[in-house]
Amino acid sequence: MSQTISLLPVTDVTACCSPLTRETLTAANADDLARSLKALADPTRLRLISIVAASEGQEACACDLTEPVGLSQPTVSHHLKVLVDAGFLSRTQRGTWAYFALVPGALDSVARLLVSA
Amino acid sequence: MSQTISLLPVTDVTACCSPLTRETLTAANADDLARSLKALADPTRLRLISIVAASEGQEACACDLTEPVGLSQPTVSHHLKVLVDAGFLSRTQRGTWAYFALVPGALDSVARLLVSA
DNA sequence: GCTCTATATCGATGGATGTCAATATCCTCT
DNA sequence: AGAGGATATTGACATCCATCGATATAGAGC
Repeated sequence: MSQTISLLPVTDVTACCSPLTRETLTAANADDLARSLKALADPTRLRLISIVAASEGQEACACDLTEPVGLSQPTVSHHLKVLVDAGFLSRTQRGTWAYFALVPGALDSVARLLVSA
Repeated sequence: MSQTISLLPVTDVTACCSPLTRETLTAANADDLARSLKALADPTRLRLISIVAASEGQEACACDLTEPVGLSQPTVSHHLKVLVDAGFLSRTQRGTWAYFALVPGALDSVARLLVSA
């Protein structure tokens, strides 16, 4: 299951195929990997991940993420959603606040696809 | 030198900073890394890298790259230029033909920035 | 229930990007 | 020099995307 759905947790993408440099990527695999990389390929989203990663328990409240990146609240909310949809962050609601945490291994698994060894 | 120029070989980007999850990225570092990832975040470019990597000596002629990806010659030429400018591929002219090769360590160094360990 | 605060969604907008056809450039060979 | 083939560049176009202000939703506490 879960092969041609367009919404693609990173863990599924990375389970699919050998590293980029080992054998030729199929069009479908290239599409999936590109989608994961696209989610990362934005300076604001990289900073958000970086801030979350540096926080206690690799988890941060959305309320603490808007100010450091210097963008509007809707924009930050949008970026967080992109990262959650891509499988890099998880979202937990606690009371009024939303907490975002690193999904363990998500970054590593996409990194593993890029590496040659 | 070479800190605020906008054209950014990957090797410079990756020399700059510790992994994404170790400490908070500055806006400038996030920008550089995002630019490298953007160059990778396209299915056609991933396939081109993959094909080059699977070729003899990790090098391929442009003439052999147009057909497999199924796009027009100008489009493929454009994608190759993006990858060369980003530092993932190198270009060598031999006679009428242009050969593209993997830049050793380029993919690895960007992967290393994503990984936590 | 009402208010206040936190977060998400909507709609619009400007800028970036992938693609192609047409054309230019460059190299080789006769 | 001229012709032919390989690659790059140009210009146009459609689509995607980051961003914002305005608004909706949802939870907490009175």
